[in-house]
Amino acid sequence: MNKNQALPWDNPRFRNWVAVARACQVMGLTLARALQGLDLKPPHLDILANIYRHPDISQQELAHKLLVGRSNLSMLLPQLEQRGLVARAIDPADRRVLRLALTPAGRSLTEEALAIQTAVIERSMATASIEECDLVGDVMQRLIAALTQGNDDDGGEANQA
Amino acid sequence: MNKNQALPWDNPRFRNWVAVARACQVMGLTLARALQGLDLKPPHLDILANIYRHPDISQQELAHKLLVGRSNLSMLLPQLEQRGLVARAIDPADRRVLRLALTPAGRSLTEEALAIQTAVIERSMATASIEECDLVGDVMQRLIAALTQGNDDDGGEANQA
DNA sequence: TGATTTTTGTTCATGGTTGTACAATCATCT
DNA sequence: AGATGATTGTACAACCATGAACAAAAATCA
Repeated sequence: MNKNQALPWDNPRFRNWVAVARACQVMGLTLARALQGLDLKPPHLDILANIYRHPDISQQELAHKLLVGRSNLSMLLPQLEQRGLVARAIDPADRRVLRLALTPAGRSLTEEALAIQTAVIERSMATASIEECDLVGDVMQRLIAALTQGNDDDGGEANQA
Repeated sequence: MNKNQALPWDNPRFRNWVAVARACQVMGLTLARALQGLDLKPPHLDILANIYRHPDISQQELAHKLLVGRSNLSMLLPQLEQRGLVARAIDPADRRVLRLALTPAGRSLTEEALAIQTAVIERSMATASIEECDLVGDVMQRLIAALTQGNDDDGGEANQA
């Protein structure tokens, strides 16, 4: 009954998506190794980079952007706070929310880490032209749109791997 | 000193890679939800699909392909074995290695799960032409090659997200 | 053969992530 | 105002994944 059945790997979209997933995996491992000199892990950089781009963001909004649960940030942020990288301040307008900002040390470390990540990405994508990169990004954006519209949550805006 | 410094997000390769990473993330979440009816999680499907493609693979080889540690499989495989999906047999030629195979139930469930995954992928990549998909896959293959050659481990061959 | 080293899989302790239940604050409605 | 419900962040328990230490088997070599 499945002797003459086409394998998923014969499907072009399936086969190429497998390559995408694998690329993400090795990029994640490479980035983790590249960051360990700064005593940072990819989730930490995810957080720092988003606060860098969006100062005074709330934990809720940050969790939404990063596509993780609120409890995750409740575990991670106190660590970054005690390292003197992130400052959390109660929003006077709504005393439930904590607004996040980078300390000078946090900003400096984030810039270092982003430089490392950019270098890794540029090295690994060096053989692809800008046009090819843009096409890849465009396909991915459409993929994200297709997956997030049909399902539950609306679009977040995660930034890191 | 960093007032007129270019942000990483202005870098085309960086910006487009962020889209790739995010696409992987939402795809992973979508796949997890699509599989929960079969009581499978993405790591389980990773394992089953690889045994499906490479019968009589050893745990060591499987861990290498999946880019995970051996201990990971030592934790997961007994579960799949007790569910009657996977059979582990000692290799007579080398009694250290356990060769993995799918039971009929395992093969059937794997085909079901792969059909679900293929459907999710096809739906999400529907707006991309085959040529675009192939180009994306090609860029990813080169990225993997660039990252795996310079670093330690040689090329694995993971298959799932 | 006997000793040493390598390989394969397991066990265990550790850390990371998630979902659930909860306290505090705010919004809404009567 | 007062009651009800919704939202934000936290605490905790459960689950997953990882790396190091370990036992069994095999390969290497004297």
